[in-house]
Amino acid sequence: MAETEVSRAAGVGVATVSRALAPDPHPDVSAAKRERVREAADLLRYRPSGAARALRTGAYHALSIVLPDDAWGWWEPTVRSSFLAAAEEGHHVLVHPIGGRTGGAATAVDSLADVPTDGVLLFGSANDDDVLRASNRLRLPVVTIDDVNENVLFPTLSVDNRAGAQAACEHLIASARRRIVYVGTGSASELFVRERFAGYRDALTAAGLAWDERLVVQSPEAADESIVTLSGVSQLIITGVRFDAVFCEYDLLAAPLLRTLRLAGLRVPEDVAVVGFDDERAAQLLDPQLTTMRQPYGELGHRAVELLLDRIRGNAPTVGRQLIRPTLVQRHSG
Amino acid sequence: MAETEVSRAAGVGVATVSRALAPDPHPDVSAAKRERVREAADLLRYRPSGAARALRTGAYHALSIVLPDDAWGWWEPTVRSSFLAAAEEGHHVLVHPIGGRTGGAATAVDSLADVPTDGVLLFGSANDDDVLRASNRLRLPVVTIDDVNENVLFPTLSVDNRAGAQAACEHLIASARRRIVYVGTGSASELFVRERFAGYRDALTAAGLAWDERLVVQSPEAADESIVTLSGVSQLIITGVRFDAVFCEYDLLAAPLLRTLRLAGLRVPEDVAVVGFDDERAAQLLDPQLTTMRQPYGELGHRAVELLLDRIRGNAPTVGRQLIRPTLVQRHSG
DNA sequence: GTGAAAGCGCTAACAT
DNA sequence: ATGTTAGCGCTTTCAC
Repeated sequence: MAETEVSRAAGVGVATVSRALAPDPHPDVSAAKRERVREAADLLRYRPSGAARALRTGAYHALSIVLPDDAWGWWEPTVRSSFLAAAEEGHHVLVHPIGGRTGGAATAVDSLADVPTDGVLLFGSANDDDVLRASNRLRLPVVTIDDVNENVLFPTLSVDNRAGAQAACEHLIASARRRIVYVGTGSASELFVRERFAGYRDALTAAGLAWDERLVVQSPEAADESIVTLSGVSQLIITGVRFDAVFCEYDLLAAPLLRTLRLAGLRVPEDVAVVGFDDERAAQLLDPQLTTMRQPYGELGHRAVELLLDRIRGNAPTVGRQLIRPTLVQRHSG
Repeated sequence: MAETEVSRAAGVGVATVSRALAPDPHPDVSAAKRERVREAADLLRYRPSGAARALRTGAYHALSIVLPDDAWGWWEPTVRSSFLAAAEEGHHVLVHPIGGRTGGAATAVDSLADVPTDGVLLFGSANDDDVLRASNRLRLPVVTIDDVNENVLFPTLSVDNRAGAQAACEHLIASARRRIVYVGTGSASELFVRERFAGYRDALTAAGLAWDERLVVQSPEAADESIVTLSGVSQLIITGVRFDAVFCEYDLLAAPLLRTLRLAGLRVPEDVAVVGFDDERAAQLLDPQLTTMRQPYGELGHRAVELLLDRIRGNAPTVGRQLIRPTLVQRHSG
């Protein structure tokens, strides 16, 4: 059902149909005619051609989200809020998993050449030269959400991991904990890891607590989610190093950590308070339910879309990082 | 950079450019010319217009996925495998969260009127008259993934919940468990709930185990994920009803269940074996890691896309349900 | 306030 | 094997 047929049925010109049915309806159409057109369109079950529209106007009103392969881990809700934000602005959203392509994100962006899209929201890869090249080649603006890479080549949104970690530890300190263990994977190549560790130190320093190297437990093996316990923590307990709290680099570490503490007969939070970071869905399934820093998922998605639309509208690309603070969610572990 | 300019730069006609650069390149182009065209296109950073292409061919080569609103969906991996399957078939994927629209899925489908898409993959709502109407109105084929509604109006994919539940319980029986508790939410309006319960009974019957009504524990309050323990199970223990295994209607129930058992001093799996259903990501974060029936996420997504493409290509719409069997994943809870 | 007509960039039919 | 041309369905001047 093309516009022509609606115009014929309504007894008006095609231009009037177009004006009456435009996304933001044209003011120069009399209410009467608009009504006539709408009726005819309904009757004919007219469906405007997005293709013709896009061809004519040069804008797809569509955004692309490029996801790494493990993507809908913690940021699923961020993707969701992007959808909502985009919809509010009248844009569709296409989702493209990188999907094991050799070349990673850059290849994925490259393959957007024949995708009807106006811009790209990329998770991670904020420092990827090849993505920048692809972006320039296709004249496709890119915005990233990334807290892994230090140097960024695009407008980038990140969680304020340092402030978040500090807040988490300060919460522990406020409930009279003095010997706080830091549990991490030791993968210092990732920015968020360094930042969270820095936040931990910030909190201890600010509170004037003594620094004890032994309280820093790095468990590279915990990168495997299916791990059962954290040997580093068992070690600590066996060696008799005293501690009354643990800050987990991220929520998923809390699962093996809690098993380890339980095995050792330590009660949470009575003997040891535990705080995580992320507020993944899993956080409240753990036993006890995990107190944690919640990622600002919703805000991340919303602001990313706004940033991207800004760029699409031709505004200056402010390359650089914008930080958003996470918030404490208190549950039962500390 | 339109095709014309590439044709000019390469010194060939537009048709040749079109043929050389088509998604599935036309055979009738000499290798030499194709190379010339490609080079010119690269140089000019030519990007084909998806709009013009779609306008001309009448196909968007795009599918839409309509998602319910729950923040953390169990279907996440299914959506991912749909992306991959669609990409393999040269289709883009648009994602549309229902997003609190009044009217739910039907309104969401309705609003696809001006979305450049060829078909819809809908999670849930397989029995929704209004969706059917919208689908007809827009002449947009719909395929659903749904195991909540009994009557389906579209080609529908479902997990074989009954066979799955039976397999789960048979696994328990095979390890010499004889008194198996069924823990559910009692929301019998949902098909998968009835089916899983039926599968439980099937298994008991097949094994010739006595039926004990007291072993069926319905905990409506567990619909709230943040619940800590299951009072129905505590009750059972207090009352002195003996049992040596629990089948959970779905994985998330295992979190409060395991807390309840632990509180009562029961060891898992020594005293009580526990098996869940879904194999959500959370399953292996529980303590002990949960043995469960894994939803066939990948197959669900792949087959749904194939089904949809089939319909788009004009093949007969086989309204009705297709079942896919889940598989047992043995971990440490039973 | 409304209509007539041009043209967005591509592909397919036809001609060579 | 390649060039020429018409036209997909819309929006946007430009008339009136």
